[in-house]
Amino acid sequence: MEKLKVLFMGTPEFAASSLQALIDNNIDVIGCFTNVDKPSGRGMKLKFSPVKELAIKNNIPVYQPVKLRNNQEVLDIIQKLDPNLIVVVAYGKILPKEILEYPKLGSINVHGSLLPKYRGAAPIQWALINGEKVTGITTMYMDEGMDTGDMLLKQEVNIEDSDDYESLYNKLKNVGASLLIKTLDKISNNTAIRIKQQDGATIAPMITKEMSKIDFNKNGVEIFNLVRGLSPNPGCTIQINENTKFKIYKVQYEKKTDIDSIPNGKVVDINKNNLSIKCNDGIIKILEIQPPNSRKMDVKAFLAGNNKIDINTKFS
RNA sequence: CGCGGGGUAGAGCAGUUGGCAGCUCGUCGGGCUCAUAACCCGAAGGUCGUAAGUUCGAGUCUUACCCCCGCAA
Repeated sequence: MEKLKVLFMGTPEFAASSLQALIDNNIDVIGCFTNVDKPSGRGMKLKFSPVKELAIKNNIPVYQPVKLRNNQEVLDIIQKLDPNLIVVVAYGKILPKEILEYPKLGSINVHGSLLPKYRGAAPIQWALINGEKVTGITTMYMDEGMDTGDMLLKQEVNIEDSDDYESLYNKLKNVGASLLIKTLDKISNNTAIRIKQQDGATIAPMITKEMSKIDFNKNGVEIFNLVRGLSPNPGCTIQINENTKFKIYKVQYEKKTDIDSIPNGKVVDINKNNLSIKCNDGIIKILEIQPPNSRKMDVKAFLAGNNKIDINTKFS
């Protein structure tokens, strides 16, 4: 049984959960790479990443190289730390071959999908957007491709209708952390098995802003899934005009065939506790909404003071 | 000093030229109904973000500060 000396690389909360698991399991984390501090939040103040916060709290040295490729300094750091395993979780950078191949036991990654499906940046969101019923976590050895390396362990996670990006993210980050520990056990026991990725790969590209606008010409189920996949971040939008956009965080849909004469995007029903909008094959009921310059609220609260939307409103 | 919006009853909002503090919902009490997320009558609930200034008079105008939100990442 080989004692692990882990160099951890990761940035957001998803990665911090895995790092926390390493710490809780007394695994020797000799250093942390995390993405450079970026201005964020109101006022564009520099903010530490969740991984950086956690590493500092646990006296783990933090490194934040701007670029990894052809960077001798980074190689020097890695040689000095001399890890026998690199663990990467949502780091935000592509690692060059010379880094991946440095540790004797290899470099492994925790990915938020059942590979080879949903390779890439936004597997959790796309699983929801596509209406999957099951997704999961895959741990794998990394190679130079994007999420193409040999797989180690997989664990399925069911997607409920009530799940949105936030809830599924939280489920997966916990599963990811525990599956990482199981994977490390196997690696240190030398019982890890490499599984080649089969055919059927799909890509989950980054979420862009254009995607967030709801198209009422689509079917209810598609809109429902898009809202779930993008909620609460970045959120979906509906708009009356350029200046009046509403963010939508939660909807229901209902198939209806007897209202085809109503144009898509038009309000079908509005009263003190319901707001329904026509979509291609039925209606979308808005449940959580955020008016311009206001906060997210329950649709009932919104409708109590609403003076922007009425029965004649049509969303573009 | 990155850009912008906002703070008024428990919630969501309106408040015109500076002139009695309002609306919808909720809450509480009563009524009506076979029945309700329905309807009718009534009541409670406010330091208008904080402080200073202008004014006979400030929710409203001026200044400073606090807090919240969007963009952006």
